[in-house]
Amino acid sequence: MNEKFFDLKKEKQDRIISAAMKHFALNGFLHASTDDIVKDAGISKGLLFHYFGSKVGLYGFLYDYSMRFMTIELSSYTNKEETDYFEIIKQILTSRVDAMRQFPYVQLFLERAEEEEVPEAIAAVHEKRMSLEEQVGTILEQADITRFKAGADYVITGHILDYSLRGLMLEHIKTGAFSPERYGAEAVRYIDMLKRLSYN
Amino acid sequence: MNEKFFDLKKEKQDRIISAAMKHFALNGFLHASTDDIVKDAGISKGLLFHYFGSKVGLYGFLYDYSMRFMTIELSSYTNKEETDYFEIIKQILTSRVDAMRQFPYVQLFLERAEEEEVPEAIAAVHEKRMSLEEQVGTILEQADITRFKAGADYVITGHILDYSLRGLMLEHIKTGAFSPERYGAEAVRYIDMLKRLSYN
DNA sequence: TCCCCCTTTGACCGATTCGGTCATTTTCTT
DNA sequence: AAGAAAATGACCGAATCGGTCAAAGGGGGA
Repeated sequence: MNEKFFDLKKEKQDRIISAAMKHFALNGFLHASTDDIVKDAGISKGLLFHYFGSKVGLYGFLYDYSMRFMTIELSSYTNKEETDYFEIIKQILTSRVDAMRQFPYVQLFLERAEEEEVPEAIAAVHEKRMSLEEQVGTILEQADITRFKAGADYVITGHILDYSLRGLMLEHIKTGAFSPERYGAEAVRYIDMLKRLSYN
Repeated sequence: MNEKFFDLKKEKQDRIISAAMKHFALNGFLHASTDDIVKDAGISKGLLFHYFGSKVGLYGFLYDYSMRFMTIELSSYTNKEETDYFEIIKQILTSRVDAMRQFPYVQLFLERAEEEEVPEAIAAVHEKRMSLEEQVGTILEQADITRFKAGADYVITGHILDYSLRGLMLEHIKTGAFSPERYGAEAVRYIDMLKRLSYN
């Protein structure tokens, strides 16, 4: 890529990054069209290719950028001393909500990238694939599982939380004018209820 | 459409329906390609258009067919006397699992159809849109909500169930060789756990 | 004011893919 | 054997794709 991209006004950089994330997240590498991306970003097609060389180049840059971004967000909102499973989940959620305030589609983009099947897209990424999920996993190891009551399987509970928070996010995104804060607030209510039910 | 479609061997009908459902469910109306559908169904392109006239025609037929199919499945597995919320959820699940044994992508296809934004696709469907969700809603009204303990919000619980069962289904589908039965069995474990936690 | 250079544009390219057609072949029925 | 129905797949024009490039725009130094 062309490093001069970073000399652009921050606002323009973000517009381009956001638009690209959105289309890759929603349609996958293959069906995301560069025409749509530049239209959304409000720039010309030539400019996009001037800075990123190719569609694969753009995709690789985005993945790397998102990875670094989310890693920082995650480490700045999680507390290594917290041992309550649900409070850790809330910290992770908070870091994601904060990230989405700048790039609404980061989370979705990264999830989609992990399922990508197009060889070129995989190749553009495979070097930097030190998954965020590992990081999340490490944090969750700190959790004190013994607080779960008998009859509350913490593995199932974890899956339910994953699916529910993801489904809720998609629902909020689908209903135009996505507000990360509103999503976060509702998500916390879900987490708190499950916490209440899972402990003695 | 051409009514002679129903004179085809049942197995061929199902192959065509399944393939079409799959691609519409996975890619939406616009990005589902008739070339891919006929390749999957193992028929020629001419035949598809011979029976359904156009892509929209095929889509409309599929929606109507799926709607009728699921309506029957639903009414044959739900018991009007059941008042336990979670048991009703299990009956609905059972009807869906049974449906997926014949058409693995019915459920996904119908969900996707409700979110469709392409005008032609909406038009091909809008007459028959007496949503299944209403039917499900009616059945759930029978549920005895008072059994939920304080602190267990039955509305949130309903959403959590929706998101979790859907997420679990997608997970099973993504992991090739989808088995409706295995999905159903795991889903029941989720439901049972939430039932245990939600009642006194 | 003029010039230079970097940014930015969008018309354009060849390739591919799309929904849909139709002359032709294969299969079935009698 | 013959006629009808089922089935094929090469083909069509249109649209869309990723990517190029000559030219326009614009800001700053002399």
